[in-house]
Amino acid sequence: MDVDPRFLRTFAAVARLRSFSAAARELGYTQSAVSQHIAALEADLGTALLHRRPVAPTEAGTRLLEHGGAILLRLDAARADVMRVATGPPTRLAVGATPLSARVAARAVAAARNALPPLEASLRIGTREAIATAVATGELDAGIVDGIAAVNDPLRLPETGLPAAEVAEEELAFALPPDHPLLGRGNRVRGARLEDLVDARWIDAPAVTAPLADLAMLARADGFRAALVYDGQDVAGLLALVEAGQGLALLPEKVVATGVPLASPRLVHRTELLRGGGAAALVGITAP
Amino acid sequence: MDVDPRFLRTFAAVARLRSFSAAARELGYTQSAVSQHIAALEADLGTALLHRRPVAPTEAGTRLLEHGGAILLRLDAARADVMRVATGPPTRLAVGATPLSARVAARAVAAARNALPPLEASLRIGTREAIATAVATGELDAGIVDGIAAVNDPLRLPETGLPAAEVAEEELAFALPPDHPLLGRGNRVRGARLEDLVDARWIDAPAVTAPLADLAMLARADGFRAALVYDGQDVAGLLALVEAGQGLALLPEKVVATGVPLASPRLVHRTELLRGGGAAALVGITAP
DNA sequence: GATGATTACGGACGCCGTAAGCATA
DNA sequence: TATGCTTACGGCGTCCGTAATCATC
Repeated sequence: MDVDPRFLRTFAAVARLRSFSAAARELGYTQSAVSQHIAALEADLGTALLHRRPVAPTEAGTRLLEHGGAILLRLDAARADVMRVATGPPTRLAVGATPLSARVAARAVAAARNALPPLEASLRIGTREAIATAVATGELDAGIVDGIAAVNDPLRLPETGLPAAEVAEEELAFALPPDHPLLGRGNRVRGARLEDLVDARWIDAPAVTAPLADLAMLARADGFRAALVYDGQDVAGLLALVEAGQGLALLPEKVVATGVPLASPRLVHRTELLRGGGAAALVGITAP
Repeated sequence: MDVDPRFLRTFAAVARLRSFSAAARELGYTQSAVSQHIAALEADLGTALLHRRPVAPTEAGTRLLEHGGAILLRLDAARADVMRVATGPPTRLAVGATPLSARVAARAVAAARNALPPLEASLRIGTREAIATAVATGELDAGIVDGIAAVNDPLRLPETGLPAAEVAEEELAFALPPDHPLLGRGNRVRGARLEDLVDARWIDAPAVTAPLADLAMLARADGFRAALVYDGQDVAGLLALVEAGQGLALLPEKVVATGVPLASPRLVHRTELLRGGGAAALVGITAP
């Protein structure tokens, strides 16, 4: 009567790989088993979930995928959460961080090692979503993530039931090439409004900072389009692109060399700590 | 290998009813089956989830319950969501609303019936959580809920993946008894700050407006304590209590007869529409 | 001793793999 | 024709109920 999570996993894999046989290989099933999983799901729900040849989700399938992802993530988070209270404090400290939070994270890891010497520590850099997911599933013990949000608003992260604590909120600024008109004398101090720059040449750097689509959400304005997508994970590369006149980006004021502050709306660069559990994760990781 | 959702349901029922046998009766299982469900879960996770005699969740069990509730809700939401796109527009229009949104909802239902005459319509009043849950599971087609939030912030609702649209944001005011000191001449216009009233005699009316605990969260202040809890669902009763000098409450300015506006922080009374799907739910339900 | 959770055991159903069938590029 | 999804079928594991056992009030 209830949808089996294993079927959901199979369905997700098939939809992602767009192939029954590839999903079977990945999951260690036979092609036949995968076919039966999908058939069972479709029979249970009374609707086709996938088009075949080529394999693609139907409208109903798309809906199920959205829910399914959240469900599977939360299922893993539940297991990890329960295991943590069961197994007691770990001997390892695996921390994740987004590029702009790497500094804070590194300092926190160092502090933790000083406090509890015999720790096998590691630091991993990744996107907000990847870090949050890994902390939820217990792959990491703690994570420090950042993004853009309204003042005092929490970051929008995948729902995992994890407690998130504010570490810092910092002013934002537009990183601009040195010859940008906005940098002309008068405007220097006053700052620019986000609405005025909707049609500017944006650099979308989803792995470094908030994806452009998120900005559009926060600004309640459509039309943000990326002139260039930067796939790197380092701020330096992004700033180099800006300096080379390839476009502009919205970043924490502290890392911006030449640019103007964000005047409105009141958005900030927010950093949050995701606590995975165990006492070790709590040590030494506080506001910078 | 994966936690079976049925086991999760059983576990939730046992924890709620604090009894294996009662849960068995409710779910249509035998006592034995329930025992085996719990045993399977505990074996899978490698930890005790329940204390027996008396039956109560362990620390690990408590964690599982939190996740489990979210998972089961989302599972039901997934089924309902898929079914909706499969079955096409319904002939029924079941709307839910919180007490303070009843007026808006009633008008919306009336408008919808005028637009699409042959509709079997219904309107149900309940708490935010109950309405949101019912919309997610397809029990209701749409819901109108309200609560207190920071400006432009969405309401905190159970995670269901439902789209929520803002219907209105209104000013808040403290409802006060006519002889309250704050109403003395001078203060009338200026309004009062939430921090100044932390120690006041609050009436907690969780079924009518936001629970006091939510207010504490939003104000980032502890210490709000209820002098009296009002369990009714109607605003009139709550206002009568205020007028009788039993305490104060924070309500939308429009329904407050005697009181002072909320000056700070910038909180508003927010109303949101939860769209359950089907075209019918979309008709006639817009901003008032 | 009664109520209520656990354990033992048998039957039934469901899931997976092998293998044959079938559709589409 | 080849690749890849579906269907048929048999074995095995899992889940549930009956019934006996054990523990606690």
